[in-house]
Amino acid sequence: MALAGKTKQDIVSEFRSAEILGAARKVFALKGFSDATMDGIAAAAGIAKGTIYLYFPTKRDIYLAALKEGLTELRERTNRNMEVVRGIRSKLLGFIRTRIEYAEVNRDFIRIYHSEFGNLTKAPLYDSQFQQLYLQQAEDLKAVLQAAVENGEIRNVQTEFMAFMIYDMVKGVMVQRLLEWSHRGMEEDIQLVDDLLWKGLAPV
Amino acid sequence: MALAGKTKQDIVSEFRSAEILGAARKVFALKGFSDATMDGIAAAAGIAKGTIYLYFPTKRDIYLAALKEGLTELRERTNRNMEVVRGIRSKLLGFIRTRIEYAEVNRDFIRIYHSEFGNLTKAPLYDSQFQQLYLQQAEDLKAVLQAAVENGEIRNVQTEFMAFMIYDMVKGVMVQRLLEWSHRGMEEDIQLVDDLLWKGLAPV
Amino acid sequence: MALAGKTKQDIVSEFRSAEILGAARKVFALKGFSDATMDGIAAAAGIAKGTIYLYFPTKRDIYLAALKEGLTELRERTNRNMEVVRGIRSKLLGFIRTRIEYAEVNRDFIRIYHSEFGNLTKAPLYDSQFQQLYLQQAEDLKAVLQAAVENGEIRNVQTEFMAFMIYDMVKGVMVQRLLEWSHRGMEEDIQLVDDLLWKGLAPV
Amino acid sequence: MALAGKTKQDIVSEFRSAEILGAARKVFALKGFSDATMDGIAAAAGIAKGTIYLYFPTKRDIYLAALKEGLTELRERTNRNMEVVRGIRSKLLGFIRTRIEYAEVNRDFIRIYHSEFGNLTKAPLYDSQFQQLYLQQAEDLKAVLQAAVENGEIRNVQTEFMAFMIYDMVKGVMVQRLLEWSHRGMEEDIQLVDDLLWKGLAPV
DNA sequence: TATGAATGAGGTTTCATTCAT
DNA sequence: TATGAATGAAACCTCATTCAT
Repeated sequence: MALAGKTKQDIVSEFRSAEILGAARKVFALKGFSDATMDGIAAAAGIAKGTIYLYFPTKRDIYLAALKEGLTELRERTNRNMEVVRGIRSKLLGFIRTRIEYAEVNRDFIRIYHSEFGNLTKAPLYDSQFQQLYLQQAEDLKAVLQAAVENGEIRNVQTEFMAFMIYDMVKGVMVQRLLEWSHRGMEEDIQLVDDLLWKGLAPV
Repeated sequence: MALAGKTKQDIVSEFRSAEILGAARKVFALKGFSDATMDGIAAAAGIAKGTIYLYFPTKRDIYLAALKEGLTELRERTNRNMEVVRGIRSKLLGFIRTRIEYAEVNRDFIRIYHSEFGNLTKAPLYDSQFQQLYLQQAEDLKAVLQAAVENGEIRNVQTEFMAFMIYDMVKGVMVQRLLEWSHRGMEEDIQLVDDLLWKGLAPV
Repeated sequence: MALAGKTKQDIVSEFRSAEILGAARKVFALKGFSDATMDGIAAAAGIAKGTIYLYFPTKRDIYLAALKEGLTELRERTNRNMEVVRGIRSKLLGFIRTRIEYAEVNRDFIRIYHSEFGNLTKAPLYDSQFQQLYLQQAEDLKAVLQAAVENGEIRNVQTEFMAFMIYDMVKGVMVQRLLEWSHRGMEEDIQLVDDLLWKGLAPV
Repeated sequence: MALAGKTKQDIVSEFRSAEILGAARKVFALKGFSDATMDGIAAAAGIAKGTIYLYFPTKRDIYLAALKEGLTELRERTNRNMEVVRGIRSKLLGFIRTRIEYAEVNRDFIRIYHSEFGNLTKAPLYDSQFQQLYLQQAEDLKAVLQAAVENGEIRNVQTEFMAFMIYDMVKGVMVQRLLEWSHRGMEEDIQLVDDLLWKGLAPV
């Protein structure tokens, strides 16, 4: 359907957009939003600076587009991988693994993503729309936990709080790995999160 | 006469520095490093722009000074509060509570702190000195955990990994509260972290 | 098509460079390096300030470019005019005339040139590259004198010293004329230098 | 007389002025007018910046005072040494030697002096008063030459022009020596000027 | 559609001068 | 008289955005 409606123009246009977004991701990941320049993005994309403005009205829009694109993909992939398995433990493992694996491959996006959402400045680049995207991920996880509480798979925890904690732990691992602070394999890191989550610290 | 060897000049000078740092903290928290302007900081401090340069050589230096000051205080306070109690559970509770309480009062600093250390851009403002300060906090916590493993207070976990996870969970709570996403009381949030940490998700 | 391998772009670009250099020369001649402003140069060139930076990276570079351009032209012209005539007296007259005539027409450049090379401050704007350009002019003249000594056209003088003296005398005339301190015609000034040079002060 | 009229205040005040002027001379010689800072001068003088303003109203005034002081001394000394000898050749030798010797000892002043009077910028720091001081030196010399023409000691030259040329040649030697471009002794340089002046280049 | 030269607002930093002590 | 902290007017330079080609 959607495909049929696309003219050749549209396809070329989408290709350009993607090209720019890819270049922008690299540059933003390297320099951060403020220190990235349109010249730098144009150079990375191999096009002229003016051309960028045919596809994105402002620098901020490129940034947001890059952010939203990755964010949407990550969220969809995460949810899909939670849906295809049964049992809360498997679902949570899906959550953890999907995200850590994604970060391994999409390092540029992850840098931007975590910089942006770690940005607690009162004037964030993302408007409330992006706060929503962020919160939704916790919401999705909360729903899964809520169901598990209801059928007794896990003890009766504050699911909203727990969703954030799991989200933050996984994020922490993603960052550690990105900065190459983790000397462990990816699989081991995944297991360690799962382990802490189910057993806590208590002995025996 | 002059207390602790400080002349009146020194005292005035320190006062000014603190004044500027306070104003800078507000502005950086509101705008982030790049969007903060020296004009803005001067206005917030109620002094002329040139005056700032009598106390700090560059904008970056103000930023780093503000960061380091808070960071040092937070770390010292955290460690002190872990040291004065016995037993790993009390120590971890000390860690959690100290930081969450600190964040409640020092909101401007916490905004800067988490923005800066969430900044995964390849060109961070802080040099490796600041990476160290960051890692040290996890190191401190790891040492406490290591001791607890050795005397059987907790099960034999990967202490380094665990230190990061606890650090990240607490950080997550700090951020939630800062953004007013948490509808719970501070004490409840503290208990929830402690609870997750010791019991995990498993039922019974 | 494109003459001498130059694209239309190149030509426009060179035109702009020349335009800026011309304006800069005026402003530097009027104000000196330090008191000249980029705003002033831009205004004189009839372009926006930012445009200048597309052609020259710093204010200093404009200055050096203006200096080097004129210097190179003056040196080449001087040497050419010494080469095309025979006999040391004609050659020296060529040296004198070329430079005094050049100064008559290129007043802005001469102001900059003599200010710069009269600048004995320990931190000159020109690096050793420019000391070289300066010394080369004396060297060129010295070589001509040396040849004349060797074939007996002039008495056996210290040619290096003499080169500097001639250079300085001519420079003195250029400056006098620039400041309109000379009430004589150009040709008369030229002859007076030639006269002093060959006869000295001695009577008879 | 003058002495008797001076209070102790006056003496202290003059002492301070001289101190500042000495420091200023060093700094101006090193950095040039624009790059010299009041802070730098104060530091070199070992006093507080504000104190300078008790003795000189502006930076420019310090510069002019330093210039005028040296200039006056140089002129007086030059004229005195021309007056105490008989015969134009001795007088000219006196002119040459006095100035070259002075330059040897007062390097800082000479740097400033020649930078300033080499400065052909339309907005010189010195007002016409300083143009006068400059021209007077040539006038003094011209008068001496004029007398020599009249009594037949030298041939009938354009004395005004000649005065400038001698002035410029000596200046050239001063500069060469200051920049350590001359590998000759001072006495030899003096003789070379005298030699050129009297014999010119002509052989025999 | 694509280009890249041109723009000019805005940012950081310097420094002569002032002024309260 | 002496101080040096405070001031604020400029200055240089950057870069997102526009626009003529």
